[in-house]
Amino acid sequence: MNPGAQHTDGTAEPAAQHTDGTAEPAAQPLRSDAERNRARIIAAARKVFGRDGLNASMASVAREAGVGIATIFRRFPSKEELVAAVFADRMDTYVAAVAAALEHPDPWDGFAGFIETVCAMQAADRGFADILTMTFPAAKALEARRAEAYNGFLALIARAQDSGHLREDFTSRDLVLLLMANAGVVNATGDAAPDAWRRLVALMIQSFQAPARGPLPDPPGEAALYQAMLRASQSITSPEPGKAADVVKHR
Amino acid sequence: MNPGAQHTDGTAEPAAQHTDGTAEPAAQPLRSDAERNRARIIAAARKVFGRDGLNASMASVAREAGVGIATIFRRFPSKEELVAAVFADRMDTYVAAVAAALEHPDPWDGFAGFIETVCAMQAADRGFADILTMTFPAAKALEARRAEAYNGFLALIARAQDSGHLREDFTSRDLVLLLMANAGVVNATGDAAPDAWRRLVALMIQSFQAPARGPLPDPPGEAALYQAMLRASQSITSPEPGKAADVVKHR
DNA sequence: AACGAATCGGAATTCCCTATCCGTTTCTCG
DNA sequence: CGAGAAACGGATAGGGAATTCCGATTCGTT
Repeated sequence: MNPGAQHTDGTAEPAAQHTDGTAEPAAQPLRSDAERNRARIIAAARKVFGRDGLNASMASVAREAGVGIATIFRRFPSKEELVAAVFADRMDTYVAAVAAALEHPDPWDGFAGFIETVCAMQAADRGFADILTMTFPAAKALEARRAEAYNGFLALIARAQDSGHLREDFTSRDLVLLLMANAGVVNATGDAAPDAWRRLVALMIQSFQAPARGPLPDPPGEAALYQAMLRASQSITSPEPGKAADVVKHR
Repeated sequence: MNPGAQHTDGTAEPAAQHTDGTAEPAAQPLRSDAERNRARIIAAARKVFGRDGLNASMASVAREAGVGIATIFRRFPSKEELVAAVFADRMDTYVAAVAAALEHPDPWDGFAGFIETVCAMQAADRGFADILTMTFPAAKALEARRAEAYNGFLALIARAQDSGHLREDFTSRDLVLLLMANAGVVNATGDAAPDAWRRLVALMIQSFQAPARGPLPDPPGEAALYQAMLRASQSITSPEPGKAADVVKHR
């Protein structure tokens, strides 16, 4: 029978190439055809997840890539691993966006521009919208990047608040809230109203502007939000028993 | 075999009892046990959908009601019909909320209070949150009520704008946007951060306040939003092929 | 060219969901 | 009480999704 040497690599195949030092084992190089298929799969998944969200089936990714389903699972042990591999570079872009925003000469414009950029990324890529509102225990690589972006965002907030343009009671958790809200709009409107999110985001940014027009209820705690995102991720892999399914009910 | 006299009634069984004049055929009264089960099913569905959202399975509703799955389908031809029957009264509450808001002595407080009330309803009932952001071609009863509420809301907007407290560029479509956004937050946070939505809503209301802090992108068209809501509803009944599934991915 | 390991990919397998079937049980009316 | 219609509910279609199996291919090295 089979020497059982399947499902070995996972995400990192070629030499690790993250901007940071998070290098991975970098197993032996793949056979040429395998490497080619791996690239095709990632490209197909990027397209399919971007269009349909993370609930797109592995079968549809395989179809798009022109490979068999088993080929995907041979390279990526689970859907979650594939998702992690696919969105690694989007997370890089995300991190880069924070850095760029910090460079912006105007603290407020940098802040507001960043928020618009991220929400635009959500609108352009449903999969990314899902990613930002959930957390898988597995994809540590994505989490690391998310944390990196989060820290940068904290600096962005501080700078904007110091300049007096961002309301004092704004907290980083408000970004999470906005991302969840925007994901809701993006998922609900979809192609029917591709720009609807812009209005929501514009409204939110105006309300972030100082001076505050009034007090706000307390923001949710970091821990609670993390838990919420973790919970959400459960539905990517399994169609939850009896309960509601899917991650975000796209279309 | 069976005289094939199954699946007959649907939603309206006992005499129609809507506050308006929307009476329905009102078929012959059900047998006592059937009537009892019908009530149990509605109650169970209200509980289950409220807790898990519309993606909750019919099986879980049957379990909660203590009846067989077939019993549910005998009374309600499809899941959609059950949903319509269950949320009929929530829609009544919704309509009543608009009316109450119009009664409020202060135009702005009435407006803001209504928005908070509706969002609170979404937070308290995941099923209702789903309902407000989708539309089934079938459930005409729900649609009629929604339209009724919508008209009332238009008056509420006009009144608030006339009073000078609501920004001039606010449109009824902004409510839809907010409902979608709030649904996103409610679904994403769930029990982990049950009050997170309050902060989002407070921020949004502040940005609705006049004077506008700046111009906004155009709102999506009515038609586009309707299409989006229609599309969303598809996923309640069928686990969409290849695409994303579920309506809102609760869990 | 030749051979073995690495890859393929289509066919299961397992699970969940909506909806239907059909033999059995329960009402209700005479 | 005794049909017989109405209602029950467990079992079963029919379909989708993730993941695994395994016989058939292909690559790379000798």
